[in-house]
Amino acid sequence: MPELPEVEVIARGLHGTLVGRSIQSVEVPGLTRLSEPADTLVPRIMGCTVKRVYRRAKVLLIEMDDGLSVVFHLKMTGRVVHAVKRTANKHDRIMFNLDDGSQLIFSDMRKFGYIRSFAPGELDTWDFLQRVGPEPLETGAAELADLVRDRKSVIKGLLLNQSVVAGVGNIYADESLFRAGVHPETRGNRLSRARALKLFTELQSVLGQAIAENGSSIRDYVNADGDAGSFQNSFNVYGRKGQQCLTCKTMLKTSKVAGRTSVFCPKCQPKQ
DNA sequence: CCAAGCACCTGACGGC
DNA sequence: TGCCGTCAGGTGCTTG
Repeated sequence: MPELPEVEVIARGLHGTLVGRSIQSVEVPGLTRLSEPADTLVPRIMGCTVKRVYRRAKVLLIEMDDGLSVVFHLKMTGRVVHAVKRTANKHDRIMFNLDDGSQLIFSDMRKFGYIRSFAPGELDTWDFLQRVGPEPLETGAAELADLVRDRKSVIKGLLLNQSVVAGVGNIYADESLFRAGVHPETRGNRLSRARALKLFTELQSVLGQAIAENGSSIRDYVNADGDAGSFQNSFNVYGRKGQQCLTCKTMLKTSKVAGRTSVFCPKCQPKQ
C-alpha cells in the first residue's frame, strides 16, 4: 500500500509526537503472527525511549535512545497509527502503550507487513539496507538517470525495483511515466538521455507533491493521526482505466508490465 | 542478469 | 442474496 510519500508522511508525523515517549508495555493480540517472535521483540523494546522516527525506501524506522532500532514494513495494507484512545481493531497486530497514556498501533489486514528489531549497530548489516538503491529525493536526476541507461529491463520494472531506486511503487511509477511521456515498456537502454532525465525529474516532482498533500489514499492508507491523504485527486493515470487522458482525451490503456497493472496514455506515452 | 509465476492474506466489488 | 472470479499502494522465492 504505502509508497515513499505515504511512509514519509507517517514518519514525520510520528517523529513529531513520539520523540521522548517511552514504551511501558506491549500487547500482542492472540493469533497475531509477527515476523519476529514476540518473546524476543517485547523484552528488547520494553522501557525504550524514542529518539528518532524516519524512513528509508518504504520502510519506517524508529530509533531508540539505547540504539535499538524497530522497523516496520507496511506492504499493502499496513498502518501505524498513534492514538490517545482507540477501540481495538480486528487487524491490530501489536500495540505499544506509551508513558503518556497514548498508544502506537501496528495493524495490517492482509498480514504481509512485518516488524523487526535490530540491536545497536546491527541495522547496517540488514541485507535490505545493503541492497536498496538511492533515495530519489536525495539524489540528482542525472545520477538517477545513469542507473537505468544500460539496463535492458522495461523502465516500469526498473522504477519498481527497490535495488535500482528506493521507495517507488505502482502509483508513482505510473504517474511519473505519464508526466514524462514514457511508455512503461520502454527498455531502460532505449530511453534517450533527455527523456531519462525528464522521467526522474518528474518522479521527484510527483513524490514531492504527494508528500505535500499527505500522500495518496485509495482504500487503506491513513497517516499517523488516522487521516487520509489527498494526492489521489491529482492522479493522471493510476486507477483511471477506461477513462480519457486528461491531456489529449485518448482512452487510457491498461496492461500488465513487470507483473503489475499499468495504466498509460498510448498517445502521450508512445512506444520508443 | 532477467522475466514470469506463484505465494503470502483479507476484503471489496461486479457479474450471474 | 449469495457464490465465484478478479483485483488490490509489495516483495521474495523458485524456475527457466
